[in-house]
Amino acid sequence: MTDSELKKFKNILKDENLKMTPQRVEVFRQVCDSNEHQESEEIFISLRKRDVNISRATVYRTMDILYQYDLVQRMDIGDGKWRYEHWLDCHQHDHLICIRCGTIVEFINTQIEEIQNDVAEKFDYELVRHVHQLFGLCKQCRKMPVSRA
Amino acid sequence: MTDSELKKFKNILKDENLKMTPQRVEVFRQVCDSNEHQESEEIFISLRKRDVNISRATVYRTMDILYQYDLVQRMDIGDGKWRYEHWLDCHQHDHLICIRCGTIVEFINTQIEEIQNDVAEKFDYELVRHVHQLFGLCKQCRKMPVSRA
DNA sequence: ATTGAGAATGAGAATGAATCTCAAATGAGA
DNA sequence: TCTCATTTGAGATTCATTCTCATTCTCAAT
Repeated sequence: MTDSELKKFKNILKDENLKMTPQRVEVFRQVCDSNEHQESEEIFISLRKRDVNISRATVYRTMDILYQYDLVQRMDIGDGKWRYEHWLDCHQHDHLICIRCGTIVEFINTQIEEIQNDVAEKFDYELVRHVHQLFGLCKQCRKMPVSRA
Repeated sequence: MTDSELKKFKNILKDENLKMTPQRVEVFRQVCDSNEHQESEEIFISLRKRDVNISRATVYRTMDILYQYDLVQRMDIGDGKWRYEHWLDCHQHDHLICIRCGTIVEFINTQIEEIQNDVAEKFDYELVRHVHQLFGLCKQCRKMPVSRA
């Protein structure tokens, strides 16, 4: 987490009359300093490991704020849990997800963006956001034998 | 539900050593005879209204079977509930969803399909399935004033 | 048609992610 | 420093889904 990132967060809190608390800063730090797509529970565990005194409820509440003010992006790959990634520079990407090992790769394709706009226009929808996820088997997992429990 | 659809279902049950029960048939009928994207609870309610004796658990269990054997498609628009649609003829479409009224429109775009394949190939993933959802405001909802609770 | 073994069902309990409640603690402007 | 609205933590609650297990049902073999 750089100073400017922290400053941005502080400014948002101030502008929205929200208080700066150690818990909020540490949650933001945890998201900024990871390039993973983390679940709330993982963020909670990581913070506890770092001896940050925080509760699950506060993690959830803070993630809501971060999402609301576009400091994080969140995704749902269909397992009922939100995954968060920081949203500081690299906007506008979609995901390629391995259905066996869970590895997530990001991709950007401007051509798809354009077609999406065309589709929305055709049906007279004002496009607000989209979800585009490709599920498959990564190279490593294709080689591996299927484990039988 | 046509006879051939029912036959297809019966054949799958037989092939998999699963039993034909009135509950399973009625769930399948409910999905076949609707063009909505129905939640399990909606399917349950509809069946009860039709005086079909069935429990939620059986609806859920049957949806799992139908999904597993490709008789239905399911989608998750991020609200924690699966929505099901029959998957009998019109394969391969994606969705355009109004974030205000929930209207779901289907679209097909072969160009996107091709690009998806290219992307998967580029990252050396074997593409298995994908989720592509466009969220926006439909024509009607754009005109409507935002309701304030 | 009857039987019996194993599969399916129903009712309600359990699960798990997320949200809510409320008393106690805390941030930040005066 | 004081004040007070905001935030926090712990645990309760919610809600979709899954699990449990006693009972019922299906269907192949008789």
